[in-house]
Amino acid sequence: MDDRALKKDFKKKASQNYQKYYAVDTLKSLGFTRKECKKCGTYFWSVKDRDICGDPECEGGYSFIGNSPAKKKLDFIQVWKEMSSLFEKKGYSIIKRYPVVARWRDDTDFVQASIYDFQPHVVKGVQEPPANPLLVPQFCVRFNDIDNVGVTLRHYTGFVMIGQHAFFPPKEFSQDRFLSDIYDWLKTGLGIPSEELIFHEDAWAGGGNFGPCMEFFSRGLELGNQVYIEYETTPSGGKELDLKVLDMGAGQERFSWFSLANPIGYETVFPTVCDHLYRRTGITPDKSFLKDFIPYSGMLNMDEVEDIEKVWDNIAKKLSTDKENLKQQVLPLQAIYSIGDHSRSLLFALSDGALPSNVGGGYNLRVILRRALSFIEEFSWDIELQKVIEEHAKYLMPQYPELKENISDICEIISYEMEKFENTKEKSLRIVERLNEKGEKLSEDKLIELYDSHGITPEVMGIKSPKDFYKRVTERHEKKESVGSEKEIHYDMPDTERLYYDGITEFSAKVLDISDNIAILDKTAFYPESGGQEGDRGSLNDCPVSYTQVSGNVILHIMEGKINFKKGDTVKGQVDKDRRLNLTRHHTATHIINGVSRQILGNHIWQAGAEKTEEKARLDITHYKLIDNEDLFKIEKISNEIVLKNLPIEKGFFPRAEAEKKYGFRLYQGGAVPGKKLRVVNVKGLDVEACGGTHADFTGQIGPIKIIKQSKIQDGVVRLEFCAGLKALDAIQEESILLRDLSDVFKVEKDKLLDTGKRFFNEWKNRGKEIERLKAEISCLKKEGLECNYIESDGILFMEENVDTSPDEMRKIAKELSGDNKVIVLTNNEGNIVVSCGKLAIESGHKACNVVKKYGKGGGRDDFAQGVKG
RNA sequence: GGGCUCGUAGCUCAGUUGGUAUGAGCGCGGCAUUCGCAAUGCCGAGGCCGCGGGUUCAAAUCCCGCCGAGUCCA
Repeated sequence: MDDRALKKDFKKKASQNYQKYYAVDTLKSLGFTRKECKKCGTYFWSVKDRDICGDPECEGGYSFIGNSPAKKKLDFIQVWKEMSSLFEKKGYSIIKRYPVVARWRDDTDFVQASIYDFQPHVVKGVQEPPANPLLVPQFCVRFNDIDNVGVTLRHYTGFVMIGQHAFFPPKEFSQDRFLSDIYDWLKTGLGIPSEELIFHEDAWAGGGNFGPCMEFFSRGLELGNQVYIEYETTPSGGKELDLKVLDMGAGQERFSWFSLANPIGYETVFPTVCDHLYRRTGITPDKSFLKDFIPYSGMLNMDEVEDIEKVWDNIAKKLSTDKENLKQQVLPLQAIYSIGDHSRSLLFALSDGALPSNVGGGYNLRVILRRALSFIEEFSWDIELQKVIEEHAKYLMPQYPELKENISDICEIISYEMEKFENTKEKSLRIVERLNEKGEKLSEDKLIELYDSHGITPEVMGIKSPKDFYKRVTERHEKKESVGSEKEIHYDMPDTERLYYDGITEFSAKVLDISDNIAILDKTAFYPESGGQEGDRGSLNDCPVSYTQVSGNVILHIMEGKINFKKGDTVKGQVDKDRRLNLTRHHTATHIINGVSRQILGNHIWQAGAEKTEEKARLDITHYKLIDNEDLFKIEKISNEIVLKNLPIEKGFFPRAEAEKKYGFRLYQGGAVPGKKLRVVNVKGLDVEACGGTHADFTGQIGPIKIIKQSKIQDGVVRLEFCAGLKALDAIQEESILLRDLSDVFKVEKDKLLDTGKRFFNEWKNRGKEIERLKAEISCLKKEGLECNYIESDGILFMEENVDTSPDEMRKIAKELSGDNKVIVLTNNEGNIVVSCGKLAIESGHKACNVVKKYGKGGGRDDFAQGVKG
């Protein structure tokens, strides 16, 4: 059963047995009674007597605009202020938002709902929540209906989902408490009279779990949904979870929109930005027009509409106006609000370290940035996107003070992206121009290729999009899913005790198991491959260990050759110290380079991947362009200064919540880290990361750091490769050797190499030209020597000569000799043939490509051919 | 993560079914014209056809790999 069917099924079951599944006592005590919707059959609770459930579908849209039942008038920021203080009084902890870039997850790029913060580990119960219960103002982004933003007047790419969350075992989990808390917010916080509230019985299912939920409505608007994740899907049905989870998410935007009842939600969400944009554009919305338009705005949902022009017509008719007039009113506003929304999402995403890109989640950011820029261009507005972003940050200060920290960084990234966009647009224009010049008709396939490969829409070409154009584009991208995830073997063994953090490289341990060539011990000092650091090598009782890996918490020693011990024996372990030392130095160097890069390049620098081998280290960082040489040298220099300062490196295990609180999400450089406790590696004053690797105790122990190369591995990710310790010296010496050998070759001192190289290159080029010139001269001379050797037949002059020279020169001689009535055949001792035929010769049947075939293999054109003797 | 397009002169690009790079425009240098400049005309310099393999008598062109740029989809 899929989630949808499961949800439907459970909704029915829950409503049949509603006393068990919903907070009935609370609802009753608040004066609510249960009813069944006449239209959709859903059971709902309300104070007033009514027979329709309050869903916009059943209610026929919403009816709070200009007349909100909420007595409190709260703007966007006030909503959070009031709500957080109310919940704090009720015993909830107020926590900071998580970054919108979901680095702790590998299944998604961005946070799309507040519960994402706690998935998967907290929800699964393997990790403590940061607080319990809690309230979080989580900024989320969703890119699935970008086209609707601005025009339907209610869609956003970014929004704040206020999450009310709790994680309790079944006995302590109280729906009644959670429901009455949110009720209190609606009633006293927003001042909505209870008669104006409706609670729906509903169900939710997803990710192998399901549970009942209560949606709450007022005046036909869904204000939020309180989900109780209580069961696990099993073949025999629902099994109660050990940890029940409260997932209530409600849009902060929606609360303020509802409270202020402004027809334009965007004005309540980012008032100062709207004002700014109205001023810059000179456009102000006609409120009375909008009030009439808004009930129909939802019809302009691009996802659901077949022929958008028809919809415009229909709405125009209903408003007793014509389509063009309607569009003239609506389209500029769509542009303004889209710019407002997109810039806000960009502010959060870029501030949290995401970068526009052509791959991955970054592409969504590029799309909204370009969409915003295109609107500005379309209307020739004098709007600076960076300024808009600053306005957002200013407005959001009380709630998110962190946003102002990275503004200058963000502006630079935006400028760089704008430049890229300009280049792309120019390129597109050139392609279009060229195609127009050619004047050939463009097939539909060509149009699709133009869009797919160059981003050129038919509209740009001045052509209307063919029917199902975008559908065909999508089809082009459909492909079968690649399968084949490696199945990890599970070892049913006790966790291996890890000795490597204590600096031990020699130890005794008991052998718990040997299977194939894998030895498992009760404890070990061998570091298993993880966190990008390669596994250790060494020996157990003099039997070589070729590698070390980890499965779950069991460390696997991969043995090479014969094993001279058995299960139950006590063995002596010896780690390859030199190898370990190099790995350790490279790992610590990686943290230093990471920290210094962030210092030099900006806060958008995050680790995007890393690998540490014995020979070198590799760190991929998020950066929007290749690092210029000056900065690269600076990074190298400051990293070495950090080494010389001999800073202490503190390592220790901390409860996750404590570590997060103290160091923030910067901890998660290496991506998702499971477990309740985190090992924190703190290079004092530079860089703090959650990391399981081996590290030096002081930075001075790792020796010099030498950056070997950088490369851009994808748009937005730069790879740095470097060495530390003696390996760095090796790298430096290698370059010295190269220079020495090079000076030997040129027979000059190192400092003259550059000039000499340039001189040699120029001379080499000049000699090439001189040779060309001489060859031409020789060809000319040879031609003169040959000129009397023609045999005449029917007015055509034939010549066949062996000129022992290169094919290249033969071509030149043939060219020199050629004439209208001449057939020239040149051969050399290697068997190459060149044939040239003049115009008259061709007319009388002597075609070069045929002539050459008489001698052997070859071909060419009528007037010129080449080949080889057969 | 996957698909597609593109890498030829300093720049923007042509380059046929594989067969001599007549390459074009802009830019650059020289000369002519002018008191000088602009404009114009003539002449000229400027190419490892992204890199590495393969197929072929022959590769800028076809095939494979790599590097780089761009774009679309998830």
